[in-house]
Amino acid sequence: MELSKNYIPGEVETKWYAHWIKNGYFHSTPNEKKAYTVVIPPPNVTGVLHMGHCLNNTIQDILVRRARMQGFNPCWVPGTDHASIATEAKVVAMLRERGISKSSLTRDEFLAYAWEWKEKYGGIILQQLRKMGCSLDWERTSFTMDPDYYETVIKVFVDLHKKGKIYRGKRMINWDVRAKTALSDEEVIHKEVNGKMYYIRYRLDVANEEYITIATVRPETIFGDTAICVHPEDARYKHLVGKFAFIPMTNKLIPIITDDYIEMDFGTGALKVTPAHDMNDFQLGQKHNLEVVDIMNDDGTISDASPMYVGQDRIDVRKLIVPDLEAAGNLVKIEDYVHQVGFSERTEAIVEPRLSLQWWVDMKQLATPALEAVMSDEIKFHPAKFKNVYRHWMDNIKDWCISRQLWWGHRIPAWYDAEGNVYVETSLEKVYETYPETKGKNLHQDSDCLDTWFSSWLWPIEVFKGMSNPGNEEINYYYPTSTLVTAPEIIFFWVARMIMAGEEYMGKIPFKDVYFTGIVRDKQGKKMSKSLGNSPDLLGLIDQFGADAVRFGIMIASPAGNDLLFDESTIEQGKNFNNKLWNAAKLLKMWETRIEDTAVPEDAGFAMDWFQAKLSNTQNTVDELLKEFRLSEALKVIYSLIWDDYCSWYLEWIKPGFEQPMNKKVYENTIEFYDALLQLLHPFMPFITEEIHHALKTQTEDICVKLYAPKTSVNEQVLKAGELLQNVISTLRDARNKNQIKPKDAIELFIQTAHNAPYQTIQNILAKQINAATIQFTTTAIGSSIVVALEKDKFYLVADQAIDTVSLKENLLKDLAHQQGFLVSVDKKLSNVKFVQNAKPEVLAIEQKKKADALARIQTIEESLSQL
RNA sequence: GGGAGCAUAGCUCAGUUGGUUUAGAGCAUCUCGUUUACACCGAGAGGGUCCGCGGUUCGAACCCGUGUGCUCCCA
Repeated sequence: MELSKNYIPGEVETKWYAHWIKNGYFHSTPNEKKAYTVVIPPPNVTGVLHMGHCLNNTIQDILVRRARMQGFNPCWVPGTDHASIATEAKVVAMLRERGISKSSLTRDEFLAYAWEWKEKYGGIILQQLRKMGCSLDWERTSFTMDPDYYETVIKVFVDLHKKGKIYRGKRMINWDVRAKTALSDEEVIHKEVNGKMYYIRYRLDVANEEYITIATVRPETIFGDTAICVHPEDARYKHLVGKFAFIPMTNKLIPIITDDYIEMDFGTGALKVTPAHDMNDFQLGQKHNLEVVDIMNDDGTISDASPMYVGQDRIDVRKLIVPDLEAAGNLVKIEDYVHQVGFSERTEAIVEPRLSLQWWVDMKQLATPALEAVMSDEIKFHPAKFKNVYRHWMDNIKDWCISRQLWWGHRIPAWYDAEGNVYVETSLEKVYETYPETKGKNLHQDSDCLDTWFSSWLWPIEVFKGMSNPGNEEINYYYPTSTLVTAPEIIFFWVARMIMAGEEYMGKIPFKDVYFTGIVRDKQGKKMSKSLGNSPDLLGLIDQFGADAVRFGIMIASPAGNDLLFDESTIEQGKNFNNKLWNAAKLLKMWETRIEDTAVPEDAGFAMDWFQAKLSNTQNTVDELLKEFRLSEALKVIYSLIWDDYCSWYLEWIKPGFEQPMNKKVYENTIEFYDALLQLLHPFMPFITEEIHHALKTQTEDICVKLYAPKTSVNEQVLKAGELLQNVISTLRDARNKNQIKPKDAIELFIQTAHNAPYQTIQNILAKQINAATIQFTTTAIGSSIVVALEKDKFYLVADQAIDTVSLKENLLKDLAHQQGFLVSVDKKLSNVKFVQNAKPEVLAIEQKKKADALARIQTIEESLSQL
């Protein structure tokens, strides 16, 4: 079979993916082999593939494919997350476009639209993962709202409620005014914003006209003020404590109180306390029994609890109130002020602190074993620096607000009677059964649903039905999973909570290793995101360069534990690598046509021994690197082994002369070497490796399921000899170059050395690589030649052209200066008495050898110089 | 405000307990070369105050202190 001129990825990729699926290579069932389990971080059901997914899933595929080739039984479970708030926002937007408002629909009508949307757009991303070559077990595709999964989430809610770990409480929460729902702390993004600090004076309720000035960034909330607070030690205000002040533009009086929470040198040292609209003020209010005046509606407009601006948005009111305050004589000054503002992760609305009745998970007890599992390295984090981050969060853990005022999700299994009593059970029937007092009563279910993460924290368990069918064969076999690959930004949202759920419901950790990928950034270092529009079109890139090239590009640029600065040029490098692989295969196929079964030439024997050693050595290195999850380094090592060692050195060394026959034994070995290289590369670039594997010869198995050969020992001596040969070739090529000898012009080479033998074995290779017509050994200097010194040996190149003695001398002098400088530094050490006394013996020996080598080299160079 | 991390060639990064030839790789740059696998290529070269300062040590890119700059997390 002859290979096409260029490698064309498109068809090849489609062909092999279909072939792998047809053969069921990615489907796993429990067997006698050891399991290697990975659960995909379920992408949002509405999601499309972006660079983050690409990086994340390429890494998982590399781990899974390698495990498969190492003889594990790998199982990589795909699936999607219902993503309640993100999906609901999209469905609402879609309905709005059709002229339908959510409020005009019943819950069931809305959910019908949502499911319709899910069926239409959900799972696009799963198709895209196939294009990337991901070896997922598609028969196990899961969804966080599958019937069994749904039931499990409800069961867990009821169970935690029974254990007293879920409760209902009125607390300050983060309110998304656009989605009209509560958010967890983790869903709020704090950003620095250029704002203003407004200085507003409140007139005191005293006989003479006196004022107290406060500083605030939120003047629109003054009608919710219920106190002014100063520091008890603040001399400026001591005389005012206990008196009252009027809220500007009203005749409402609020007290002046003290608390040492106040920072005297911040603003004016006087704080307006608005318990309904600020987290800290709320706590202050509780402490001092202050009234709570909520002046905001759930959509962010001012409520009728306010005397003015009712029905207008709070952001607009901030602009309106300033001139009004000024007109009333209450505005003192305005300063520019940079401060942090919270935004909703999903809707980007400015988040309002709001007092609200919500459902909470008590996290304290759940956190204890989950923290211990990571600190003791039962679960290993890669890179380990995330252990610190994790501990810090766990030590300061707060209760988790899990109710969301949304319809798309798992509906909270709580029912209320007319008196407001709450009954938690898995269904209405169960409520009547468990709570006999409810008999005959009319109950209505809580209309809220649960935070998305309240279902995803069960993912590694429930994808194997570990909760809905406890103790089944699969959960016993696949759980705990092996490695979790995820983004560091969801360490609290997801990773921490999965560990908690694992400990709580399985009594076991959910995974043994967690690999945190970097964040994908663009060339300028900006995080890639849809909103910035700096995310490249991934499918376009795959079409243009092929999936293998994209996988290569993203992996080579992704050092372990660091962010990835994405640049299309690395994908181009991947494409070039494809081309290289293809051309090496073409060369082998060409040799196949002129095989001759004769004795193996000595130099080819050497080349094969050397490459075998190099291959074994690198296989060990790759093994070590992958054990430490240093994927990008492993890929670099493989890349260099193929491009430099195999193609540039080895293939050139065994290459027969023009139209000469190819030795059969050498050919067969060379094919086997190439196949081993492809196997090593396969997890990173699955498609082209499978294609070439089959192109090399008729194969009995696919590379994707071919097991790695057992490790072999490395012949260090041959490795060194090869290195020497490479050194000699490079040095002599450099000498040719510097003396402007044309590549076509052959030279005569004379070698002056104490040991002829090592050079004799390789002289044919040497002659070929430096274009030497003859190679001879000499014991004396050769006149009118180019002299090159390497180690203790000297090389004389005799060429037809005049020798540029000036530049030759220059080079030798440069080398001499370097060696002498080096000698000085070594001498300095060796003549230091303290060094000789304190250094370890082996260090001393090394320094002595350095000195001897340097002296020998200096002598060689000086001899060469004297001959010029 | 609290915490974590980073700073090595133009760029992206290695550099394992301090000593392994006065710091390595890939990409980019420059020179030469169209020799039948590959110009999506080959051969070669240049390029570094290891962020600044101070300290520990016989010896520091590496350890300690400090300053500067950047990034992330939490409030």
